[in-house]
Amino acid sequence: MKKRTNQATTGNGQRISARDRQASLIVAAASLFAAKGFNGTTTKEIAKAAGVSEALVFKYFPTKRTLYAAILEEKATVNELLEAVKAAAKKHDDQHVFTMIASYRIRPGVDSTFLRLLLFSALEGHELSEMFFGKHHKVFYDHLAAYIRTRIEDGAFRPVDPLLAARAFIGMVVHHRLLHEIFRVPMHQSHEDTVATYVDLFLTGLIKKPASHKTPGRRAR
Amino acid sequence: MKKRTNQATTGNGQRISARDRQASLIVAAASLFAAKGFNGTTTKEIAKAAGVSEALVFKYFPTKRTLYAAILEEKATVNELLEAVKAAAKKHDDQHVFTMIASYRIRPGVDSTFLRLLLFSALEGHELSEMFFGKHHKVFYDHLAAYIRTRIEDGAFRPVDPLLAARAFIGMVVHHRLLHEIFRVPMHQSHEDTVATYVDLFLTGLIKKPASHKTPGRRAR
DNA sequence: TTCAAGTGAGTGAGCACTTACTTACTATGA
DNA sequence: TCATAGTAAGTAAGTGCTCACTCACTTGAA
Repeated sequence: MKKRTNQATTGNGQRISARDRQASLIVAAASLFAAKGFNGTTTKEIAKAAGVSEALVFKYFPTKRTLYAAILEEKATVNELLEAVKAAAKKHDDQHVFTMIASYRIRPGVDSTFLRLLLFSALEGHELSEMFFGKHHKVFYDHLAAYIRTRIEDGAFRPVDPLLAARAFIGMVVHHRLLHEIFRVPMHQSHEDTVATYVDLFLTGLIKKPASHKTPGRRAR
Repeated sequence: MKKRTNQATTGNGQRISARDRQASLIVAAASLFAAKGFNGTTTKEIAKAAGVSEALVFKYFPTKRTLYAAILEEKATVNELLEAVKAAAKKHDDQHVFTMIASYRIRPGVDSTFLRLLLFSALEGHELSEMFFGKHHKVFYDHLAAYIRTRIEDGAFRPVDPLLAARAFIGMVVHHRLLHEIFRVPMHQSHEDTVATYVDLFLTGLIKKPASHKTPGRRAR
């Protein structure tokens, strides 16, 4: 008496193209992997979140790892910011360059899954983790370091290791996101104030310069 | 004919006190949890690493989570640095205070498992994660912020949000450890040089102050 | 009629955890 | 000085369940 009913029973299990189905699986799986990590996520959950049977997941991705790899590959593309930074860098507008990078990096929630995936993949030691991180490293760290280098050559910045300086600045803002999004530390300042403070601190330092005209480069101690 | 041989067969499975066994289980499990996360580690592995049977693990810790919680609880004690920082803070030696914190935070490998446990527990959303992070937050961030506040009141530092400034500095050095230990980014500078650069950048800023006596507080536009 | 899209019902392996047992140490009374 | 009972430390061999993954099948559109 019982008849196989197939997807007719499940309202959302429409027949769609392989390409679209693959994309929807990636979307559903990405947020689960970001929330609970690779080991903490089951293929059953993924299938349920995507509104399909578990068997279909394996039709498109032969293993769970393949699906995970596809997500990392897809998420590892950041171009939006690059052009904007380049444009600002041409004008040698330090405040603007650093503020832009900090804003992009601090703004919470925008792609919270991204940060979590990045950390999870590195911690869990996934093989594609290096590629995943490497692409972002290139965009953010290397370009900022290049900018700092030219400004040092201009004589506008002090002669420091450009890559280390870039890491220091990105460290401030990445760490801020980490505190907020991963460790759930409540933040009392507005997003704009935080960015402004970090940029200001990084560019001009913490030590108060004497208001008078003597020994402008003095250090504490 | 076959006789139950018990731990006499396994050379390392000596009979030791409950207290010591509990401690050795915590040590063995901590490095496994740090390496592969809670979900990635099996109780069988833990037992093997500790040189005991799987059943014994459950004699001391009723569940896998209990064992994990015991590890977080035990690792959440950091006092060594606190007194040293307080002493240096009394002398108002800025370089020294910041260098000490940076050295402690950057030095790689010393307690690499700790950083990984901290991240894993936060990412995987373990309930004790907040307590775990909270204790360190108090030691590092709050004390550094308090120091910065007094130095601002002294007139030595510029008037910035002390907690935000503390986060900015710790962000630099934590991020550096993250890059090195989690993302395996090769570092070309020595540990001392890196610390010195970060402290210098944070205290005096990136922008070159004019060597002459005019407009000492100038900023790049 | 063909074929890709889709599924229910498995399957063996591995998981956290339990049970029923053995062994070694130690305190005590004769 | 011992036999021995009590007990804590320890284990082999499960148990039921969930996991990633498979198989045999159905459905709907061109």
